[in-house]
Amino acid sequence: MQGKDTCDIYCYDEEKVNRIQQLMTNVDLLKVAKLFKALSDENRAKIVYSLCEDDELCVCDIANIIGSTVANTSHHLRTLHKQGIVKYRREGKLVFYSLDDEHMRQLMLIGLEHVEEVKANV
Amino acid sequence: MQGKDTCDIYCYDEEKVNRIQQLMTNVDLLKVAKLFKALSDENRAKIVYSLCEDDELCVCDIANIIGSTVANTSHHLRTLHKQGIVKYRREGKLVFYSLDDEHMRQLMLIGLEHVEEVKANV
DNA sequence: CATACAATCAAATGATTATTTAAATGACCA
DNA sequence: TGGTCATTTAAATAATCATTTGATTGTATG
Repeated sequence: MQGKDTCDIYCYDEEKVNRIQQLMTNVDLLKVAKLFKALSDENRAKIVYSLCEDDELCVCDIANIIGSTVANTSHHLRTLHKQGIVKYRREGKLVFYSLDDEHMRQLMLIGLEHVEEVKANV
Repeated sequence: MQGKDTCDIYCYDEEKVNRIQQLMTNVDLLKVAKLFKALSDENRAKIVYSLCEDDELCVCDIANIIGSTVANTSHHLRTLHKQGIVKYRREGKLVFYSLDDEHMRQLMLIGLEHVEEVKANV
């Protein structure tokens, strides 16, 4: 029934493995990984945090906030947009970015809570 | 008061920029970025999801679930542990991993919700 | 129409990161 | 104590990603 003792490759609990693999077919963990990857850069985390504090910001304001070039900022915003994290609207020459939905504010909040707690435990 | 029109470098709203930069000094966005980076790999996302579905799993079970080598799995688990995402306990020859706290379940849940919604909008 | 400027794009470089392989721990058991 | 097995570590390679630079697009305005 189970492979807890010696088997050809390694020990493993076949039942558990199968059950979880089955559950995993229902969720898109590659997409989730990509979502987190978009948030995994300090500059992009700063952008998302900024958009938690201010509803709308134009590209050059964001560039100034994160202390980077406009080209680099635009690049990062594209990455965030591809994952549905930010949206934008054009107003004349300016392009204003904002958070796409409430999920991002929640993720950032929980993330910040977590690192505060971890820091406290050290 | 504001730099909305031509300035030496670029247009920007100095007041906004300063306000948000000030707010950013209170939070550790580098740590948050590192946290998300740990979740930004498909294999590690699979590990965290697996640990949402099963309280405890040993290394070789996890290796089988994600379909990778034990060495590689161990490497990923180390990455997750460094960010306070998973914890472990030793029982004889086996090492059992579990989620460190409830935050991770929340992050994974919100992440999954988000990618489902984004997918629906395409 | 030409100029100015915000933003984007494309190519190149430098830096990080995932994965593999092989060797090393650390714990049990005969 | 010697051997086996689960896990970890180290070093090397392969792959991915961030940033810079220079050129381009799109929009307003003189």
